[in-house]
Amino acid sequence: MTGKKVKLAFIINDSARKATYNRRKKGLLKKVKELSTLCGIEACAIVYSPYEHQPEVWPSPSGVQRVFAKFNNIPESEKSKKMVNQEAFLKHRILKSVEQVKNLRRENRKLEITLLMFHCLSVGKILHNNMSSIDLNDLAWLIDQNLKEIGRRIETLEN
Amino acid sequence: MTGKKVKLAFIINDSARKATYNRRKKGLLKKVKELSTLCGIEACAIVYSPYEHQPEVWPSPSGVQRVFAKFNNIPESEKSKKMVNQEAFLKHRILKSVEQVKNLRRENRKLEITLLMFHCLSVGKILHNNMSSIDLNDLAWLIDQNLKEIGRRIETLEN
DNA sequence: TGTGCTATATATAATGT
DNA sequence: TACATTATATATAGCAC
Repeated sequence: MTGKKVKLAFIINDSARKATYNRRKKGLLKKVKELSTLCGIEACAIVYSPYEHQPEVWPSPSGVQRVFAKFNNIPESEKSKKMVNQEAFLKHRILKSVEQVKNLRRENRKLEITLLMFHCLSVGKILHNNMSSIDLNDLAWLIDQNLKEIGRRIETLEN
Repeated sequence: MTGKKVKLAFIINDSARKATYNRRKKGLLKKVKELSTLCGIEACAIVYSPYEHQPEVWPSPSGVQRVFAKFNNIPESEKSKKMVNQEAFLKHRILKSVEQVKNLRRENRKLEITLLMFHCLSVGKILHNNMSSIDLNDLAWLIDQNLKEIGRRIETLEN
């Protein structure tokens, strides 16, 4: 009755997982068949599961063999090239992530420091003491600048 | 505007066929991925087309090799096993990095918000207390304390 | 050629039998 | 457990740009 939006993660409940497996496997194989028919191309799908001894495939096992043979017959050079490319791609992603982590760490550090200073200033109740030598207007201006900068940062983070 | 019911037969019109191919190929690969994720099983799809030199596959070429090897009952060669392992390793690293980035972002957001609150508190205090004067010596002492604490924190963060 | 849009068609999650 | 139902979610056909 629901068709509820489902989280894209491993379904822990055994019976629910199996039900989903059966439904989706059926749908998937149908889709492969349709794509192949509509566009006149070769395609295959292999699905393994603990529920069946043999893998589910589309089209027939021999058809799968044929399609896979084609895939597997890609000259070694091209295949390895593609793999190298994929590996390079993955490594690049890692590098990017690591860079991101570094930047966020730096950012965190700065924020912590500023926060710490503010915290100590507040806790120390420094504001209750004599301030004859500081211009209140200067202080207000400084704080105003900070507020603006923080506003910008939060906007950036939220996008 | 239509989503018209389509006849399950080869699409004669070239451009329409190609458009359908692109749409459905994308959908199909997504479905394979979802089935694999949701049910924790191995699955793969290979799609050939005259539009692309390389077949479209899910998961990666080495993943396809692995699933097909199972289907074909061919023991994996040491080489391909190694490749799969390396790929899994790289993907795991990416996953970890992405997780790290997420956590740091969350951390950043919290810090920013807390910082903002402190700023506001400070402004409030300044505006509500009569602070025409402050003792500079006290201020200097407090800041000195803060700097020491900050130094300790930085050391912690950098380790 | 590809992208975005929107009405429809299709897939499917939860439930009942 | 597998199958039917049905409310929702998702996929996608045709069109506009």
